[in-house]
Amino acid sequence: MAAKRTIAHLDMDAFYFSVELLRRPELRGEPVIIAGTSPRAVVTTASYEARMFGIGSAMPVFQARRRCPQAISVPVDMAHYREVSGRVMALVDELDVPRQRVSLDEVYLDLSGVRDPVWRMSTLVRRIAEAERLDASVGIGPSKLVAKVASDAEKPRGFVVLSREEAAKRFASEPPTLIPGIGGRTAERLERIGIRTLGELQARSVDQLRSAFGERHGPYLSARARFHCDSPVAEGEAKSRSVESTFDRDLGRIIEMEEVLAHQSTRLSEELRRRNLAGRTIAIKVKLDDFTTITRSRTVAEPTNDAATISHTARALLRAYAPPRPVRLLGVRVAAFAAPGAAVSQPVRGENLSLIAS
DNA sequence: TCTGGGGTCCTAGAGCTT
DNA sequence: TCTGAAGCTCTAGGACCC
Repeated sequence: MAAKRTIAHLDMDAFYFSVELLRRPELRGEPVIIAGTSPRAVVTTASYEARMFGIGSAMPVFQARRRCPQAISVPVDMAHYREVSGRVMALVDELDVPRQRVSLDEVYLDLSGVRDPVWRMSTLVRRIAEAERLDASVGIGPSKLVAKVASDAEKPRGFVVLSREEAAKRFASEPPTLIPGIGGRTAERLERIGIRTLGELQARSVDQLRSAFGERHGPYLSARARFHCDSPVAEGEAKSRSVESTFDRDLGRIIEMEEVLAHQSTRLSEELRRRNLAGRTIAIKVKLDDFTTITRSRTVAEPTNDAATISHTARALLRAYAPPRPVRLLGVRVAAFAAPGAAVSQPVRGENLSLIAS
């Protein structure tokens, strides 16, 4: 029989904003948006006061400004947030249990077999508050899914412990989007077949969901709604690296676009070399002015992190595509990592195709 | 003023090899 | 030598997350 799992999810409360408050206490009580400075920037996070105006993450800054002209803008300072996050994670590491860092402000811990996990987590939260003057919420359950939803349930400074059955019952009246992995598109499709809550999703048979959502997605939705989840707490290795940028004004000339790709390839190459990574698949991303997004990729015979190779391939992919409209975003990605210089024995089909394409 | 950046995972179709 | 099936890889796009 499998050992009982105990998983905790630690989620820092309004992390970026709380970090900013520590160095700018005068922002307390004010509507604040933390966002980039370009004309096309979006809101990274907003204070609770700004959220009362309907401002939320990922909203275009110009729209946020329209909703709340008096909002104070604070530029994003990722380097600083990263530094503070590093200190918080060092405290997490002192627990000496398997952990999976999800982002700067979230981490899962596997406390299976650990004596008194509730006490261990409340002690951790207290230590973070004492050392960094930052609050966090915690969820504890038998899986990452239960822990994650539990940590969100009573924010800020929440501390929720639930079994799978308790979670399924407690959140039955909530919308399906409460579950990580069920987003807006899936929620729309669920609504079309009369499912508006997790309880209604739980009530549907796997077969019904399979016929509506397919062989894999149907059973996945059924299991998630019932809070079944067995994914392990483990730090995954990176699968890809990319660099992309949205322009202040759309680009129309291919030569300008190629310059951008060359510059991005250099940046990406430096990043890959720093991390000792090399990949065989090189891809570009192009977003047109009508928001159509396309990707084009080519797999080369040997893993590479060479700027010239990445740049040459990316520019060839762009020329083969020949954007039919002005371009607002360009990006380069390298994936399918392997040891640098590790040749692949078979010729690659994509390579041949690309010669035709370019 | 019209909607970021950096990722992961899944699906489906096409082509190649065995 | 031809053919079909199965399995794999690659490509492209979509959904989702923080």
